[in-house]
Amino acid sequence: MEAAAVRTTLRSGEVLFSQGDPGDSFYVIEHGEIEISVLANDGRKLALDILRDGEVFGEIALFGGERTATAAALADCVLRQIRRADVLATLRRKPDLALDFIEALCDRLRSLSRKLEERAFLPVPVRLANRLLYLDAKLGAAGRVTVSQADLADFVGATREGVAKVLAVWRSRNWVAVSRGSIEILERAALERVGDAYRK
Amino acid sequence: MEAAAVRTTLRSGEVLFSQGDPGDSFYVIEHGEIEISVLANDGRKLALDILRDGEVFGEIALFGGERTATAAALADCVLRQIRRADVLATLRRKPDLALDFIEALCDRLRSLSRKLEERAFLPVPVRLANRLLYLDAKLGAAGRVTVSQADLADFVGATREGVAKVLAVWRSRNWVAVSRGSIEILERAALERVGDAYRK
DNA sequence: GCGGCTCTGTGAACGGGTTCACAGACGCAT
DNA sequence: ATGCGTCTGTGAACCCGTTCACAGAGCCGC
Repeated sequence: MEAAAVRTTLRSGEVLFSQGDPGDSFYVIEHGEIEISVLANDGRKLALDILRDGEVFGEIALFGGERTATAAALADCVLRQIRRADVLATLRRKPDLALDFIEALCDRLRSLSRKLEERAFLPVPVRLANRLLYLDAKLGAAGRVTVSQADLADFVGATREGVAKVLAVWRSRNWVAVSRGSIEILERAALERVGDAYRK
Repeated sequence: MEAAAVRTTLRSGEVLFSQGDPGDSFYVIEHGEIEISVLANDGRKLALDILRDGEVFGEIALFGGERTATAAALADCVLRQIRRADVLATLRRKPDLALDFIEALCDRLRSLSRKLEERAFLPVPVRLANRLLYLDAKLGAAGRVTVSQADLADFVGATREGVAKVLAVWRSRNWVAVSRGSIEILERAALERVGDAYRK
């Protein structure tokens, strides 16, 4: 689709761009895993999403602005980078593509809006339940979410200890099984109930 | 620009659309004042923005989705409503317009992202300082922000009492003057310092 | 000018969640 | 097997902000 794409690679742990950078291109993940997050200046982190093969990111800064988030590789990655000028030219030529692009932006808006809402209104256990289910569906390893509690905490917007305590309760009810580096969902329905608790 | 716009009016207090509604059009404010907010099912409210003459809203739901927020009139309004089909047709015909549209969406994304970040990392006084300065600049009545403390609290994401207590401190330092229904900014620099406190 | 409204001010109690401080537990490298 | 680093578990202290409960204060209509 885009012949102008440049292939770039990234080692696990490397930061592709940081919040505040100028940024004039967006990326398609050919293979790998990228974490999108925002950082407080004291080092706290809020993870927004984890993206995998086939997903795109970095579009927000395309139209004259700074990067609003930080993108880092969770695993070795092969990316295709597409520069602003190429994107603009293509969108101008292909209105249908522009509409797709708009739709993608609207999806982003929706998910961000939902995150803000959850953050504003829902307590930690509810957010944790939602995020666990989301990660399970997305990283799809059938009921097993492979992520450390520390990373999970960043994703939920809480502390590692706080997450551990909620998981301790759930474990005691046999809703989840916890092991080093991963969490297994045993009672999906129970977590869904918790996640829905506040959503009427 | 858009001959397909339909003029509609709205009385102060009326709700134009609610979060979750299907929604297939967006709006331009010809005259009036609209508040965009998200609601928790227990009635709590987080106000996202207050829009005035010339501003547009409601674009997110244009591409097959529910409204992500609620729009209510803070004053009598005259709006122009533009339906999905007309928007799509126009964007398809005028690529440059599509690019403008994309840019507008990116701006929204930026401001939402900033809100999430503030909410996640910054304490109430900092958010209050930022919001006061924002409202002052936007509703531009030269140093006087005309809004009740209850509404301000919704906007900051805090309680009425919490806001009152912070204002009490600022008043004692002569940074602001508080009166029924409005707040006057006396020491803008001091508030800017508070607002920047955590932004490095 | 007198009820009745809404808006503001403030203190006390409470609580969700964090911070702090360790104590295991697991896994990899040598 | 021995260590060492990272991940997990948990209790205690603490704190920001909310909730609760009132007490003024400004404003409007009658």
